[in-house]
Amino acid sequence: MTTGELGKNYEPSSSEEKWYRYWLAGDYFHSLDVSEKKPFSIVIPPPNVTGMLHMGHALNNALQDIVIRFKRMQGYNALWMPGMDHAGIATQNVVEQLLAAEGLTRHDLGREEFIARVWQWKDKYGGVIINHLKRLGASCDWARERFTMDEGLSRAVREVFVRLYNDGLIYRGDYVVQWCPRCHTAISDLEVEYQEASGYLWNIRYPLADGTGYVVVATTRPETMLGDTAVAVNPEDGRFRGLTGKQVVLPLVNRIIPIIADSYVSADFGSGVVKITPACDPNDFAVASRHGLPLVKIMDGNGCINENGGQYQGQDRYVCRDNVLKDLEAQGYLLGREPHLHSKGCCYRCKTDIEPTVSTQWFVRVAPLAKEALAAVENGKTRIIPALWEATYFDWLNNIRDWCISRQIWWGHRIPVWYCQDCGNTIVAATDPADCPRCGSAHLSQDDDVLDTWFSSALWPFSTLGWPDETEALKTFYPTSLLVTGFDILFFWVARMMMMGLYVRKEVPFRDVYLHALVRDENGEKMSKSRGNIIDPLDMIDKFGADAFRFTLCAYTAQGRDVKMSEERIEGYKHFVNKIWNAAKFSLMNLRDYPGPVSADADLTGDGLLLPDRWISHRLNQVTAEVTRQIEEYRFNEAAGSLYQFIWHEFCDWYLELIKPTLYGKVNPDQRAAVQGTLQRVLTTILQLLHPFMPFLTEEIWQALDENQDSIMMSSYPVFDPDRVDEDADAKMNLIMEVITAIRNIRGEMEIPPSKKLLVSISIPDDYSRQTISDASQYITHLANLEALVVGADLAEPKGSVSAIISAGRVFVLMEDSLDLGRKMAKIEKELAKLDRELANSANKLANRDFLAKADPQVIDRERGKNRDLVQRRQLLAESLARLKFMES
RNA sequence: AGGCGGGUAGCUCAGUCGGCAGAGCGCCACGCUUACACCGUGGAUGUCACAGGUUCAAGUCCUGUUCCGCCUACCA
Repeated sequence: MTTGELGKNYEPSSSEEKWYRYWLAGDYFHSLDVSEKKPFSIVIPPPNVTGMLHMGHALNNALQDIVIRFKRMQGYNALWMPGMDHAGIATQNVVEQLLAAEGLTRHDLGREEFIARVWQWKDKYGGVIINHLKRLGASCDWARERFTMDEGLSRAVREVFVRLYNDGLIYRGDYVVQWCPRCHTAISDLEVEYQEASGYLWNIRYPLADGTGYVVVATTRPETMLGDTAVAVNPEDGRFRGLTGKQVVLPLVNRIIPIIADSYVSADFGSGVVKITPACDPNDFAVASRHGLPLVKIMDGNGCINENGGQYQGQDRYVCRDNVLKDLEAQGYLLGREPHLHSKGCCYRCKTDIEPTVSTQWFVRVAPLAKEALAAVENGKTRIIPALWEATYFDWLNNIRDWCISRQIWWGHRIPVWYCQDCGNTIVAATDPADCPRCGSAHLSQDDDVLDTWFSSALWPFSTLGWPDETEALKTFYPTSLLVTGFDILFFWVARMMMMGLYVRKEVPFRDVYLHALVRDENGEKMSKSRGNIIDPLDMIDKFGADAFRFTLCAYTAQGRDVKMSEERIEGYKHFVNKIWNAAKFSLMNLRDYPGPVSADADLTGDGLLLPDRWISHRLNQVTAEVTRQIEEYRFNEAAGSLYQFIWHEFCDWYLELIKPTLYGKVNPDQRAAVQGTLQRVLTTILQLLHPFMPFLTEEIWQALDENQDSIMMSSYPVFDPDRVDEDADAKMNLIMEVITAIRNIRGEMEIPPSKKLLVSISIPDDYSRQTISDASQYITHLANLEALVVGADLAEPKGSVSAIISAGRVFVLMEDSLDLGRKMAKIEKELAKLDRELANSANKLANRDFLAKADPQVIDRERGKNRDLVQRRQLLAESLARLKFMES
């Protein structure tokens, strides 16, 4: 029984707040560790604790919420695991900036005090993004919320580290790594962003030590010459035959260094002679180890020249470059420069130029892990959607390099390694050791470094479920069902979760990975602070409501395509929200006195129903199947499109208009209750279909339909029912809609005002079609606004009428006022010309022997039918034209 | 350098099996018809980037060209 009433306009803000609180109070988002229901699980890509909701988050989480609400309604024990990432460098930067405002550095506080300050900051300001997610409607299982620095997750991190170490998959050593002089830490190769930069290639003369001449070295980074320990040529390069084995004097430094031959050098670039600076370049480092060259480190952690740089000590790298160039020029070593485009590495956090530097770091040996991760996708244990990303995934894992996991910062998981101060023993342990197992000394010091934030993120799918304990949740929800994330973190996160999941659990972390695109501005530009083109999701929610906003994101998310977002588009879908609201309001007004179905299955039997009811039920059933399939295939934009098309154009434009006379009791008051039954059921089903996309609006209307009901979330997602397929009703309604459209078309073309009632006759030779139209005369009269309708098998075209051709026959509209003959004739002539083109085309096909011999018989039949239809249409049109011409003369 | 994606109506884009080229927005005309003007009805609009090929038939498959975007790797 319907009790509610809807206000004039939907008020998103009050509705959203009300229902979100209602859902939380009712614990509707909670999933069970143990349940008879089938499990379905998603782990959230944990946003940074420092984060604010941006468009990327909004899209990402809207999609997850759609899937999880859908699955929950389908009866799954659906878990959406929420949480946040401690975001090592990002968070440390934030707190350091606050300290800087007080004139302090982290070193003033000391490690312990500093970490305490970070926790304080986290408790006070961190995690506002969780509230933002709630504004969006995210139905996460908040009781399970985790943080990567939680005690439990930290235990998981240590445990995995120790296992990897014991399996020989973690090692420590001196290598050239990507160093950020501002963040003061090493970062991984992935964390370097490359930008095109224009610079110079400088040619420098290096004199031979025996005084017999010189070689010319080309470099983009002249300042690093202070650390040169050789120069190299390609062994095949004829120009330098005989030079290999000789020595050169390093200008400014006066160090004697050898000329070596290595195939790494390409003869056709620059001068063909390369300076080798092992401490500053990974390639040079490799050359140096092949040739047993010494290594001279010339840079300190700040990107300044150290004591090995002699007179340049203490200078910033770029200051030093200028000075080195000046000195080279003054001493006659600089031969010139040419403009040179190269890509420059920057820190992805702070955009400072990266300084590749040799240092002692921890690495994960990833090749064996990558092999498993590769195989799991190859054999389909995990699906990547859209599949085109598989190639990228394979390519990266096939060429993967070891992962530098140590960071020289304080905020993060400290590496669980201790060094014995007395015997030098290295202890790797999951729990803090009390003393050295070798010598018993209690003088242990823990490694100063922390782990890359992505190390803990890589464990997220199982660490959040309680691992290393074998919890019920872990058993129930791992492997998770689906991961939804942006393609930009495919390597950072997805690939690493695959590796760690397979290593630790011997099972993939998720079955499906859906990679969505980037949200850009309306011009397709990346949103960024510097461009000033950021659209704040919270502003959009305030302005248009969370539902309209979510639906917009969803509607524009075609697989593999970026989303171009603009306020205008969201506003467009706000109109859709308004349309639904009004359709619901109208329905409720007309359902208030609905006595309920006469019998339990009354609304299931087609027999007692009017044609529009049968048709809308049929269409609703089809759309249910469509939308279900589209969500299951992650075709979110298509699901949104199907719902939009059905609700607006079929339910509102046709069905609601068709039933008005019946509802108003103008035709047959007895049929009102039957129509009410269908209306109620269709509206209810629409709300359920729509709920995952528009959770707030649908709950608001749902509760208004019956305020004693439980949340719409607790109802079952609609299911396609083969018994409801009603092709007969569909065919009949199509015929009727064609007639109505034809009459409206004439009205429009002839500029007859909508209020003018028309006299119409329809001639249909075929019995079935004629009967259909004749039975539907009340609908046609109403929707086309007719005075009178005559239906016959072979009616002649009345004088002074305008005709339209429909598939089943002809429609005549009597013109009472003087007919604009010229306008009508021009229209017919234009139509005839078009028809002739189509006819010629079709006749050609049917005259083509090859077509008749080779085409699918069904296609030939269709072509023949089309041809017959065209011939008939053409004839009728020609007749009409002749008649008009006669009238004119 | 290699890889991937894209080029379809004025704009933003769908188009899954090769078989009549579509939607939304915008635009034009008419209309405040008792859910909705955040609306209704009707209408106009195409060299499917270019060239070639396969096919009875190509927006769709193949080859090449071109422009745009992205990713990966970097030769100093």
